[in-house]
Amino acid sequence: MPNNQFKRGELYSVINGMATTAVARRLQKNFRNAGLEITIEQWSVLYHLWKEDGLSQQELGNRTFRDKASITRLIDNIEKLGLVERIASKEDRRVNLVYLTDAAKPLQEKTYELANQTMNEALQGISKEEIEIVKNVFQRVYENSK
Amino acid sequence: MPNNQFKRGELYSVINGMATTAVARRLQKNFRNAGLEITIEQWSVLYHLWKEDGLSQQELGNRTFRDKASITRLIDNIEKLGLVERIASKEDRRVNLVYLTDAAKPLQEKTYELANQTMNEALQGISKEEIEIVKNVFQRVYENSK
DNA sequence: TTGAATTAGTTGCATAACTAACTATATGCC
DNA sequence: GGCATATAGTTAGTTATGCAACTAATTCAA
Repeated sequence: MPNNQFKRGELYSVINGMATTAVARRLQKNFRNAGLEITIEQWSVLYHLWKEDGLSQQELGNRTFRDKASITRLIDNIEKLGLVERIASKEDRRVNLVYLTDAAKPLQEKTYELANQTMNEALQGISKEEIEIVKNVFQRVYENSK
Repeated sequence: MPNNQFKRGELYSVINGMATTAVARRLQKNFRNAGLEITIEQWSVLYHLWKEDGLSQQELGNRTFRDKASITRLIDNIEKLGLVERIASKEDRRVNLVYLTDAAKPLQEKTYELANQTMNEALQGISKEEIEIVKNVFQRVYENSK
C-alpha cells in the first residue's frame, strides 16, 4: 500500500472544506443574526450584480464558478425573494440578463459591512504578503485543475 | 455606498469555490473515468478510515469538517455501497463505530494513486514553501472563523 | 439558404450541506 | 437512586451542486 503519500496532498483535506466553509458558515450566521434571509450562495451572485448589473446567467456562472444549471436554480430562488429579475436580451433571445430590483438595493451596504467584518476577523493576524501568496497559489491551482 | 471594500476580502470569492472545487471536481472526474463509483465526499471519509479504522461518526465529522447530520447521511450512502458498516460501541451504546468492509480494501491503492496524481497536477509549479504558507494561513483562517 | 453544429438556459435525477427538532443513552449533582 | 443536563446519532425540511438530456435560438458552411 502506498506509504508516504499526501505529503503534499495533505493540502487536499485542508483545501476541501475547512477554511473555506468555516468563513462561509460564519458569514451565513452573521447574515442570519442580522435578520437577512439570504444564503451566502445567493449573496455571492448579488455581489457580482452590485459590481455590474445586468449580467447574463452564463457570465454569472463564470464569475461565481458555477455551472449553468446551478445558476438557473440559484437565480430562481433569488427571483422568488424578489431581489432580481430576468429580462430577455434583445440582441440574443437565448440570453437572460439578470437585473437587481429596488428591493435588492438596501441589502448592499448591510451585507458588505457584514462581509467585510467577517473577512477582517477571518484574516486577523495574516499579512498582506501571505494573502497575496494564497491568492496567487489558488489562481495557479485553479488553472492547473480546470 | 462603501467603496474600497474587499481589498482584502476579495480573497473571499477566491476561497469560496474556485480552487477548492476545481481540484475536487477534477478528482471526481478522475474517479469516474477510472470506473470508481464513489463521490469525493465519500472518499474523504474513507480516506480517514484507511488512516484509522473504526472511528465514531462524531470523530469522522471532526476530521472531515462536517456536522453530525451530514456524516449520518454520508455514512448511509457509503454503507449502501457496501464499503463500511456501523458497529455499536460496547463502551457507549450511543456511539456508532464505523468500520471498513473487505470491499473497501481494494479501493485504497487505486484512489490514493488518482488523488496523488490529481494533487500533483494541481500543485504543479508551486513550491513547498508556498504550500506551507497556504496550509498555515488556512489553519489560522479556520481558527479565526470557527 | 438550408441543414449541421454550437450556445444559453431549463429540467430530471442523485448527492450533499445546514438547521432544528427529535430519540436514546450517559453523566453528574442532590 | 433520581432528575437535570449533556452527548451521539437520526430525521425532516430547505437549499445547493453536478451531470445528462432536452428546447430554443444562433451561427457557420456547403
